[in-house]
Amino acid sequence: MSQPPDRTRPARARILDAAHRLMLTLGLARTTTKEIARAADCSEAALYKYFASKEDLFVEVLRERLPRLSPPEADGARSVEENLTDFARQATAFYAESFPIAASLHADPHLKARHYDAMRALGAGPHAPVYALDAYLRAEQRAGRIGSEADTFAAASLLLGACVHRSFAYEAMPRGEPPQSAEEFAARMATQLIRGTE
Amino acid sequence: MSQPPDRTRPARARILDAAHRLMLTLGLARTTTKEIARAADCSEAALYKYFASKEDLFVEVLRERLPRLSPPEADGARSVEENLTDFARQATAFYAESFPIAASLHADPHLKARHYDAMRALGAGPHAPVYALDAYLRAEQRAGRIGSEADTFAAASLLLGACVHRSFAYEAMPRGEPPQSAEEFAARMATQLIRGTE
DNA sequence: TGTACATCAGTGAACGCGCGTTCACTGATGTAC
DNA sequence: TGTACATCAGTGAACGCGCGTTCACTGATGTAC
Repeated sequence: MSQPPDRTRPARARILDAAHRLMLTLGLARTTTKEIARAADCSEAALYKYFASKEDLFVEVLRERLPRLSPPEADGARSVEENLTDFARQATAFYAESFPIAASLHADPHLKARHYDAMRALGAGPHAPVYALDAYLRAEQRAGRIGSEADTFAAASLLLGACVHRSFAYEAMPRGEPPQSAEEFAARMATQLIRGTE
Repeated sequence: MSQPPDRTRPARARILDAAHRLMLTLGLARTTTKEIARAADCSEAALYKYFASKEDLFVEVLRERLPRLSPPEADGARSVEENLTDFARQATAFYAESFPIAASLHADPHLKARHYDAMRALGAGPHAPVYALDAYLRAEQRAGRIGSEADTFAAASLLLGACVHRSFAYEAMPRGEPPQSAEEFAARMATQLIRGTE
C-alpha cells in the first residue's frame, strides 16, 4: 500500500508526511496515532516529542502540507482568456489536492476553527482566491481588456466555483472521475466565462 | 442550547432529528451515541432498537434528512435569466444546508461510500444537479432562447459551482458570512452567467 | 588516548477514558376467555 | 368484568476495545580533561 519511509529524513518531517498521506487515504477519522507512527516508522511516543497533541500535529499538517493557490498573473502579453485558462487549471489542481482534507474539517469544528485561525494569521483562507481573482479581473477591466459592465466578483465566483465543484461532484459516479481532463475543463470554463465579460 | 424534544413524536423520528441536529452543531466526529440519546431523550440502548449500528443511523439521517435540490423548471413564460435566478437561489439554500454535513463525510471514506451507494440507488448524488441544469440549458438552446455556441455544460458547472463555493468560502472571515444576501448573490450570478450565453 | 559524564532521539509498556454495543430486565398495553 | 398471558417500547448497568497520552528508561553521540 505504501513504500517504506526514508529513515534518513528527519523524524518530524516523516511524521508530517505520514499524517498527511493517511488523512488523504484513510480519512481524518481513521488517522490514529498508532497508524501515523507505523507509517512514519517510529513509536507513538515519538509523535509527542515533536507535537504537543494529535490535534497540534493535524494543525501543522494543514499549515505546512496543504498546497497554496497563487493569485492569477496579469500577463499583458497574453489574452485574458489565456490568463484565465492558466488560472483555472491551477485552481482545478489545487482543489483536487486540498478539497478532501479541507472538507473533512467540517467533521470537527474545533479543529476547523484552529485551522482557520492559522490561515487568517497568514492572510490566507478559503476566501482568498476569489478576492484575488476579482482583483485581477478589475485590473483587466481598468485596462479595457474586459467590458465595463461585467460583474467581476460574480465572474470570479463562477470560475472558482466551477473548479471546486469539479473536485467532488463526480465522486459518486461509476468511474468516479470528471467527464473531461483538467486541461479541457479549464479551457472550457474560461472560454464560456469570458463570453460574458466582453 | 436546544429545546426539549417532543416526546409525542415517534422515537425513531426523534433519534433521526437529534442525530441530524448534532451532526450540524457538534460535527460528525463528536456526535456520539451518548449525545444522540441525550438529545433524543431516550437511552443509548433505544438507538439499537431502531438502527443496527451507529453507522446505519448516520446513513439513514443522510438519506432521510438531507435536502434535495429539484431540477430547474423550464418556465417558458419567464425569461431564461429569471429561471436561472430562481434555480441559483434554490441551489444556494440547498448547499448552505447540506454542504457542512456532506463535506464531513470526507473524514470517513467508509461512511461516504455507503452514502454514495444509497444516493446512486435513488438516482441522486452530487453530480445530479449539474446534469439537470445542463439538460435545462440545452432545452432552452433548442428553443432558441440562448445562443447556439454557448457551452451549456460549462455554464451549468459555473453556476452550480458558484453556489457551492459560497457555502464555505467565507467561513474563515471575521463575520463568517458571505458579502451579499442569497437573493442578491443568485441574481448576480445568473445575470453574469447569462451574458455569456447570448 | 582513555575515561567519566551529559545530552539527545527515541522506545516499550502501561494508563485511564470514552466509545459503541449488548444483556437481562421492566412496566405498560393489548388480547383471550 | 376479572384474570392470565403475550407483546412491545424502552432501560440501567455493564462490557471490551481502541484511543490518545505518559512514564521511566535505553543506547548512541558529543564533550571535558
